[in-house]
Amino acid sequence: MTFSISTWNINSIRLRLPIVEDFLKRTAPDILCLQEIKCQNDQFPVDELTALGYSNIVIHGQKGYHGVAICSKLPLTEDHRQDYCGVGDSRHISAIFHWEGRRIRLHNFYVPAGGDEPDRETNPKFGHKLDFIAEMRALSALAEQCTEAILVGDLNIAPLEHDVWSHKQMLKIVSHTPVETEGLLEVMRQGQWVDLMRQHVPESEKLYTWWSYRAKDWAAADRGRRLDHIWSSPGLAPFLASIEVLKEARGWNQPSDHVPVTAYFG
DNA sequence: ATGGTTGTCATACAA
Repeated sequence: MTFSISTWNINSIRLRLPIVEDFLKRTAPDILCLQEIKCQNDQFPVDELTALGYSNIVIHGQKGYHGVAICSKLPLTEDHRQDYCGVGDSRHISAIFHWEGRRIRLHNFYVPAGGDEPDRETNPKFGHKLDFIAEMRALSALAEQCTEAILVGDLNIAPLEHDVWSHKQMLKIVSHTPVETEGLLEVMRQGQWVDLMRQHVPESEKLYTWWSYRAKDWAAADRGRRLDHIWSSPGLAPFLASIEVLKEARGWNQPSDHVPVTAYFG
């Protein structure tokens, strides 16, 4: 049986519930991971998503900012929330699901954006981001016995040269500075994570999941970045059938600045 | 070098 999982930074689930419903009707992933839901747990539209078949929902929300959730057609168990950097932000949630007799731990992350200035001395938000990814190094894809793992989310870092529209012009821009890109690659190496998007799309090809709201014409300029990611444990990687980045979602009515990314396994 | 946009919550702040 095939299985699919989507990740999408939705930038307010309450404002964008209509496009989430459209996406779920159209793509119908087995699991949807959301970031920046920007609501408290009791404000999440559980009934509307349940009506579309996503009756297994785990939420880690907070008032106004951040917040992550997993919405699934498959049962979710053993959900867990980790407070990275101990600052009380809702930026991580994980749960167990099963596919083809496999037990799979799914992690959904929203890594801090890091502010504008790539210097931890003058910009504490950049320091927080670096500390957050340093703490992520301890997360192994092989952490649990007899358990595969998938890690998705808005990691707010575009690690490779062709994950940004201009490598050279982005080297001092937060999301593509060497300390961030090397930090994220170190998280992958230490945890033995496989970058499934780049397993499917060669590193030599441009690949973006985010386009700024500030561009006059995002499509014409096409100055995107690959900030959203889907990783897996080595044992799941051979089952990846394809990856879809739904670029057209950036042009939908009242869009998020991120588009959904879906991995199909089979 | 600068400003450009969006969302939340109520006036800045985070992105």
